[in-house]
Amino acid sequence: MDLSDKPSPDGRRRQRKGHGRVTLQDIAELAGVTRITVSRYLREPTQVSHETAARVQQAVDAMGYVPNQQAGQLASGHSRIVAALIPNIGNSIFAETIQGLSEELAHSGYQLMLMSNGYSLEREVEQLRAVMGWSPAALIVTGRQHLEAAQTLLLRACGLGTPVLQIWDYQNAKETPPEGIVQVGFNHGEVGRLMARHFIDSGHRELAFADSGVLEDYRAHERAEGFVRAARHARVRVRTVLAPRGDAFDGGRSVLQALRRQYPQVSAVAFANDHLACGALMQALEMGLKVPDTLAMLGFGDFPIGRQLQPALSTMRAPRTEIGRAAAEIVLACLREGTPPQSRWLPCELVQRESSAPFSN
Amino acid sequence: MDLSDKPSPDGRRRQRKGHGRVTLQDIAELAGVTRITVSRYLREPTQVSHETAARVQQAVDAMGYVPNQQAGQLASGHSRIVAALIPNIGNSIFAETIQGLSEELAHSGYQLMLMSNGYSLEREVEQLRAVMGWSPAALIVTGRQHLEAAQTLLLRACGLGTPVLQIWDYQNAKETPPEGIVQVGFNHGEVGRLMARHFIDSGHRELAFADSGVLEDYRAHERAEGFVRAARHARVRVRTVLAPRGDAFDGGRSVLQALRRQYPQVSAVAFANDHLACGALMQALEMGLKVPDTLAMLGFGDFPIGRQLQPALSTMRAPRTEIGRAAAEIVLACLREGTPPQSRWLPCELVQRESSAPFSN
DNA sequence: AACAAATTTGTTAGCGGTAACATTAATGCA
DNA sequence: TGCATTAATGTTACCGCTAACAAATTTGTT
Repeated sequence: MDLSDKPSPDGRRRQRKGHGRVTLQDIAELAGVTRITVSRYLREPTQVSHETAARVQQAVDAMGYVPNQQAGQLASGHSRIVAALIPNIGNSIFAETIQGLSEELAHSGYQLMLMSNGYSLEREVEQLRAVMGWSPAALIVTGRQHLEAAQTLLLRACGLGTPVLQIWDYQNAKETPPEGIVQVGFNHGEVGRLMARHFIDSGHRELAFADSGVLEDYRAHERAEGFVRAARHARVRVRTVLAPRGDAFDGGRSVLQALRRQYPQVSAVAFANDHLACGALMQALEMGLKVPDTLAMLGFGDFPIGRQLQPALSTMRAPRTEIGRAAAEIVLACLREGTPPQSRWLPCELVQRESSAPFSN
Repeated sequence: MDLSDKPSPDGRRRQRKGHGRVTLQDIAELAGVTRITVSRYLREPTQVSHETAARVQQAVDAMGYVPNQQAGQLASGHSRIVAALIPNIGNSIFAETIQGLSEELAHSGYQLMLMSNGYSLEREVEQLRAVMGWSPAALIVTGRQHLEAAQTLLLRACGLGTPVLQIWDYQNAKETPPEGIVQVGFNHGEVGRLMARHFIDSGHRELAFADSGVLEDYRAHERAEGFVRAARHARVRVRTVLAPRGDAFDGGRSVLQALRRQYPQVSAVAFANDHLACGALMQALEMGLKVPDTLAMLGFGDFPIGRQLQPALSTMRAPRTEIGRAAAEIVLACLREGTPPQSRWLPCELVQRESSAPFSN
C-alpha cells in the first residue's frame, strides 16, 4: 500500500523492480496456498475445494487482485484479443458494425483491438503486421481485397489456427476465399444487380449509378459494376457518374446536378450510399424535380435520415450491426468450441419507400 | 507448417509446446548473435554495430519475425495499449472521436483497445476492471461521472503513473477533478448557457430545451441545466421537454409536436443534439411552422445533415474529432516525455445558420 | 481391510522477451 | 606504451503466469 520505490539494499542480487501491482503470489500467501491453486481457482473454480475457493476469493477481494493478462497469455499461449481492421471508424456504416462487435464481445473475456486504415491497403499491411505481434485470438478485416503482403500475413495467421474473418463482403462459391478465411456479409455485385432490377422491373429504361468518390472503396464500385452489368443484360441504357470526394451530402448534391446536366433523360438513379442519395434527393427537391416521377432514387445502407425526408428514400438495407454481431458470434464459437469458422451470408434487402415508388402516372 | 500436435516422446523432460512462431532465439541463431543483441537492435538500433544490424535485419526479414508483445511487455513492465471506454461507438459523436484517436495513434506503436458500455456506469466498472488486467499505458474514459468503484480504479491507475483522461468533459478550476486525472473537452453547463444566451440576445423571451431521452447521458442534461439556469438568470421563461428514447430523428419529431401542444408560446427551442433538432426541424416544416420566425431552433454537435436542411440548422459545433486527436496527443506526449498529462479545453462554438437567425420581422 | 479411482494440491520448468550488470574489443590520449 | 574511456556484445535473472507432471488426500468398491 505504501509507495516506497527505492529498492532496499539488502537483497544484493540482480533485482527487477516489480511494478507494485498485486500478483498471484500475494494472493496465494494471504490465502495460505500456492500460486497454481489461485490460478486454478480463477480459471476453473470447480477444480478447487469449497473452503479453498472461499479463502482465495476473500484474498482476491481484499487485495483487489486483477490478473496480469500479458503474463497469463504468454504462459498459456492463448491471447484474448480480437483484432479488427476497419477502413474508417467515423463512417457510420462501420461504426455500427464495431458497436455490434463490441456488444457481443462484451462479457466474453475477449478484448477488442481496433485499427482504422482510412481505406489504405498499404496501411492495412502495416497494421496487420503490428497486430500480429499480439497474436490475436481472431482477426477481423474489412473486405476480401488485400495487398499480397497482407494476404500472406492473413494466411499465416490462418495456418496457426487463428480464425480470420473478412467482413462486409461475401463471394460466390466458385470464387471462394483462400483456405480457412471466412466471410461475413453480402455480395456487392449482387446488390448492385438487385438495385438495377428494382428500377427495371418498375419500367425504367434509362438508368444511372452514382458511385462513391472514395476510389479505394472497391465494394462501392462492385455495386456499381453489378448495377451496370444487370442493366446491360436487360438491354437498358445505363450511365455512371462519380461523386466528388468529401462531404457525402454535398457530393450527392453535386452529382445530381451533374447527372441532370449530362444525362437529363435518365429516369432512375441509384447511389453508392444513403448519404449521397439524401444529398441528391434534397438537391432534386430544391431544383423542383419531381421524385420519383421525373427521377426515381435508390440509396444504399438504410441510414436513419433517409426515412425522414419527403419523399422518403428507398434504399437497400445493409446489415450494419448484424455483421458485427455475427462476426463476434463466429469468433466466439470458434474459440470456445474449437470448431473451424464458418462464413455467413447476411443479405441486403430492398426497402421500398417513396423515392422509387413504381410508376403510378 | 505441418499441424502434427502430438509431442514426440524423445524429449523426456517437461516440454512446453511453443506456438510455432518465430522467436528472438531463432533470429539470434540465424544472425550469429545472442537474443539480447537482436532485442537491442529492434529497440535501439544505434546501440548495435552496422554489420550486426545488417545481419540481424536480414534474419528478421528472412524469417518474417514479429516480436511477441505480451512477452516484451511482461518483461519490460511497459504496455503499449491505450484503452478507451466509450458510451456508444455507433453514435456518430463518439465514432469520430475514436477515429481521431485511432488516426493519431496510428504510427505510434501503441494499440487502441476499445470498449463500449452503452452509457451504463455499472458496465464501465466491469470494463475498467477487465482492462486493468492489461495494465494499459493510458486510460481514456468518457465523462467525469463514475461509480465509486470506477473512481477507485481510475485513481489507482493514476497512482501507478498511468495517464488517465476523461474526455468530452471539462470542469472549472474550483471543481477540479481528482488528483492526476485530466480532462479533454468542454463544460456542458457552459455550453447550455451559451445556447440560451444566443436566444436571449436575439430577443426571445419564451425558451425551451429538448433534452435527450438517454437518461444516462448526464452531459446532455448538464447542457439542459445550464440552459435553464441562464434563462432564469436573465428572467426569461424557460421550459424543458424530454425526447423519447429510440431513433433520434423520430424523437425530435415527437418532441416538437409535444412542445407545440404544451407550450405554444415558446419562440425558441434548443436541442440536446443535432439529430433531435433535425427531426424536429423537419417536423416543423411539415407542420407549416415558420422557422425561425415562429420558432427558432438550435442544435448541438454540428452533424453534417444540419447544414443540408432548409432552413439550415444553427448549432453548437462540438470538437468531435479534435477530442480524439487531442487525447492521443496528450497520451503520447506523456508516455514519450514522461511529463504529467495536462487537461485541454476544446471549446464549442456557435454556428449560426438560418434556423436561429435573429428576428428580422 | 486393501487397493483402485477420483479429488485436491503442489513442484518444476518453462512462455519470449528485457533489465541490470559484466565482459570484451576498439579507441583516445598523455 | 599503458591505462582510462567508450562501444559492442554477452550473462544471468528475472517479469507473472500456466502446462505438464507428481504427490498427497479422500472416496469408493468388493
